[in-house]
Amino acid sequence: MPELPEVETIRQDLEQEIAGKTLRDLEVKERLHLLKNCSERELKRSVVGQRLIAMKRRGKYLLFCFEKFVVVLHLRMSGRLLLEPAKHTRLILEFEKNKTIYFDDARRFGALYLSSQEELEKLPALQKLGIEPFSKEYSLRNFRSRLNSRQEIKRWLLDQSKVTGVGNIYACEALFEARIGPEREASSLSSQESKRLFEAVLQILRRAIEFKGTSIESYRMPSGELGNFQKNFKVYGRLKEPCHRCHGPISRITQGGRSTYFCRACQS
DNA sequence: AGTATAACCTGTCTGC
DNA sequence: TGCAGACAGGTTATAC
Repeated sequence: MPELPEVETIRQDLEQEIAGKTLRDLEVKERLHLLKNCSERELKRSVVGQRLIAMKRRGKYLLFCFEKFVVVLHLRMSGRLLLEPAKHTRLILEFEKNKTIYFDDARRFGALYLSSQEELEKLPALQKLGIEPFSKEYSLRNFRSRLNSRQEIKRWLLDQSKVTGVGNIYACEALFEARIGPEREASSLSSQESKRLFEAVLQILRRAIEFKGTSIESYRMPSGELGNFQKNFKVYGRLKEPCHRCHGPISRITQGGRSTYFCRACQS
């Protein structure tokens, strides 16, 4: 469910809540699916009693940076971090001063990795990630160099090893903004088109963060507040509704098993 | 090596 | 009301 703007919003929210606080205890309720590279014992031994230095983010991964160790969490499709327990609580982080964070994840796709501070860069999950939007790596030059691919451009945008953080919603919205058809081969983009897409991705992500992400169904901030970017959708979920540019109907196709929404008239 | 497909799970909605 | 089928903000083993 969450893409970069949602994860970034959660990061900001959690930073306010727990940065600087010491972890008193933790409880894992879904070891089998959730813990990818450590046992519950290892996890507890590493971070219980430690102070949370900072909340960071890499792509769609949340990084709980403790003094010596980092807890790397991916929310996948249905993961949420809440200040109250919910129906599918899989992990409980109990900080001092009664600040408790509940990881709720109906579909159990969520993934947690434990890493030492020094070895964080070597974590395979993070190593595979491509250019980070808003970082200095995100340059037109780097963006273009990775477009050398025969993938359809929509699938290319979803490929986290190219650019990281874009998911199904923002891929559709960015392609509309850049007026590029989703089925175009990535390597076929002209220099004008690649520049438009490069800028559209940043613009869409930036605006979505300003609106605190998109709440269609289950996503919410830890505080329980909803995101508001869904009010700005130009194409996503708008099958047969009128295009904001040309008033023609929005189309839907399937690419790699995911729905793509776009305007046939405006995007080519 | 790069790319497409199936699989991982549960919940919700639509149509018969 | 019940039930089958489609679909959902994502990634990853597996198979070409």
